[in-house]
Amino acid sequence: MRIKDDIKQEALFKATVKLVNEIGFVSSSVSKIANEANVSPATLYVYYKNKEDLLVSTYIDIKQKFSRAVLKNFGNNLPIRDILRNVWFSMFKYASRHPEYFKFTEQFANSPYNSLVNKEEVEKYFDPMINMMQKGIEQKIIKDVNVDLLMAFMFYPIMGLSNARSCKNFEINDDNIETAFTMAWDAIKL
Amino acid sequence: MRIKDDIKQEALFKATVKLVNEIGFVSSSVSKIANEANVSPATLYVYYKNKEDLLVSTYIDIKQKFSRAVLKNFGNNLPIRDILRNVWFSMFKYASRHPEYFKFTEQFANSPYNSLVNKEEVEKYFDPMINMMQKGIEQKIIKDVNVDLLMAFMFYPIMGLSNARSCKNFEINDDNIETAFTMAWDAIKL
Amino acid sequence: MRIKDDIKQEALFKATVKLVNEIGFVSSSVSKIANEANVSPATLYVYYKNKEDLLVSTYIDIKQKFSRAVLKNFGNNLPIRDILRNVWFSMFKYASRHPEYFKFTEQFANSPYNSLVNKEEVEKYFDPMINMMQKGIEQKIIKDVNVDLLMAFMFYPIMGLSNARSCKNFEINDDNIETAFTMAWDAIKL
Amino acid sequence: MRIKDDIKQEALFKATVKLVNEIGFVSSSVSKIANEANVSPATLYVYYKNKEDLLVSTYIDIKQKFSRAVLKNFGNNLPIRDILRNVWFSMFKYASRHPEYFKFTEQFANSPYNSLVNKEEVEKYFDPMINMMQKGIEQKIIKDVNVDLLMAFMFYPIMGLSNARSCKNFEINDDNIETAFTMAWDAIKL
DNA sequence: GATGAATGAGTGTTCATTCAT
DNA sequence: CATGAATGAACACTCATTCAT
Repeated sequence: MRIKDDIKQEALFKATVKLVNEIGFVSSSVSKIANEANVSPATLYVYYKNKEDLLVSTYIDIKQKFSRAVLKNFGNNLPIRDILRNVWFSMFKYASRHPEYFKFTEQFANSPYNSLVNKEEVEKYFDPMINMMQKGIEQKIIKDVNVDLLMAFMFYPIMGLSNARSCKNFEINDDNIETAFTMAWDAIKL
Repeated sequence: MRIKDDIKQEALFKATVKLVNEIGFVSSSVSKIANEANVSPATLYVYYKNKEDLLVSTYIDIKQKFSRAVLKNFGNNLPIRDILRNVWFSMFKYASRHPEYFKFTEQFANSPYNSLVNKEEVEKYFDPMINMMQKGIEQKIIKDVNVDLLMAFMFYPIMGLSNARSCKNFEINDDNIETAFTMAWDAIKL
Repeated sequence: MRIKDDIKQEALFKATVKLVNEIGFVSSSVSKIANEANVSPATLYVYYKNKEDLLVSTYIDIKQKFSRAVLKNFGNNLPIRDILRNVWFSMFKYASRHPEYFKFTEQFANSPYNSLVNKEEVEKYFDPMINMMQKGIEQKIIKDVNVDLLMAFMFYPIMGLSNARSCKNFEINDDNIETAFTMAWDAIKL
Repeated sequence: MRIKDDIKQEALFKATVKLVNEIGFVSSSVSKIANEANVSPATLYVYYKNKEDLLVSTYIDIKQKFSRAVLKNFGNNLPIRDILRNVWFSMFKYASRHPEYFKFTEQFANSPYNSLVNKEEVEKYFDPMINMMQKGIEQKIIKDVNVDLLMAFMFYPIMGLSNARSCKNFEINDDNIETAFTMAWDAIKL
């Protein structure tokens, strides 16, 4: 028998991300995706149970890649501000290196498919961040407010700024990221 | 000749928002929307050139309603911080009173339809905000950074916090909004 | 607006029966049926909810036509044997005039679709028959056995004999039908 | 060279019958059948030329099993009526012991596949029955009518009565079979 | 012999849009 | 203006079968 071909699965992943970026969620049909991956539509169903599975799997894949990249130099002993700064930089770097992942993620998160992913599984990747925030609160370094609030000021601005569509005048370079982080830190620090 | 029926147009607007909220962009077909509005699919084409026109118009409509609500008590002579605070509150209030508009907006903005709207037309509603920011910079009240940056810290956190999906533990009430605004202000103030 | 066209529905009915006869239930796809009826597959869905609805409706239609034809000269005052004989003749005549209805019916009844029809609705057409049988039992003309048994000997032989496939040597003419009825009557009479 | 595996063939036979019974002819795909038999779809093609071959072979298999069971105590010297009675009982017993064979047979016989089986080969199993009928005619015990007619009254009622679907009130037990046979005999006896 | 991967051709169904009234 | 009927094109998905191992 033939061996299941990782190349094909990878091609499908890439084709999915690419097409969703280019023509959007709505128009990204199974056959277009398969075509883009140089694979028969029927073959797609060897690797994924159905379209939903394809999209959800792709989303989770991206989230994993992202959290792995962002949190890799995390557990060290620097002061909280420096750790957050590192994370912030990693995120920006990753976002500007893989804007296509970001765009896919945004479309996915704003679609009904989003309700199909096991939130806890995805969110647990970010648990270290939350723990760090809590530690900061205890140490009276960070404002003692709802953690969701802290996260909102730490992450949502990044999403906005990384989105070329909505931020045309903001160039992503080290100086600007530094400035942006200062603002984020001002928002959450005590 | 009968006159185009505003009631029908309004029904179509509401049906579009409702359906996109309930079943998502992908599944919201013209005939379902027409059905929901108790109107024939053919009638929809009396009021809108095509599906794209329907969605784009609905989006612009929402953006207008929003900016009108937010900016209505804007041009007064309060200190900058108070004005921004008012705007911030208006936004939150509007967002929590019309979550369906927010959800529609998010789905739309993350779809290829978004590229079809005349950005300048939409953004001009927010020109007063930008002017205010610039005034704040001149007065050395607000950080002298790229305006996009200021806007990112003023608006994106709201989107995150208003989104019940991503912020389950953050209850929207006056105290919490006040706290959140303080953070936003800390981020941008000099 | 255009008027719904009874001719199209009739064409679909005929096309369904014809195709099921010619290529069988399994191969009779929606598009082939629509094609045969000179109608777009999409149009079929104007008249029927889905394939299941098409087949079930066609089946019920045939059953109705059949029972109407068979029972039309039923409620008269002839002796039971004569009434049954009339019915028997009507059935044979109908079956040989519309073999395509018979074949469709058989394929349908032996398919999983069969479980979707409301049996009671279909069977009520044959209630007069059952009542007659019961009257015959009371009058000591017909054997006092389970009605299902009586029906089995009254109807199943007809199905076999009407089926050109299984009965190649039995010519359907008045003499032969008479003979056959005599046998059926011998089976059930006391 | 390995030897074709009778166990696998048997498993495929059983899976075919089971699936056709459970989900019907239309939905019984090759891969589902292979799956049910715990065998790869490709393996199925080692044992059968194609799907048609699988179904036709299964049908012929069943017919053989059936005729073997029914005719096994046939060639003895009892009176015709007793022999027929034995056959009749055997049939009922077999039918109620193997309803899945019956259901498969009915679906198959009412499908276009049926035209693919060599009728003479199948029918020859029932030649002894036909010979017996002819002997009965010569001996003036059985009505001198077309043999197809005699067979229709001998067999079709059994099919109806064995079909749980169409005969809900007829319980299959020795007394009832006896009664039924009496009716069949009344139908054909002189 | 045995198999999972692979696929072109087809499935039933819905789509955005136009037509005829 | 208003509409249900009509449809070609596309949809997600499954099929029977073959391929490569």
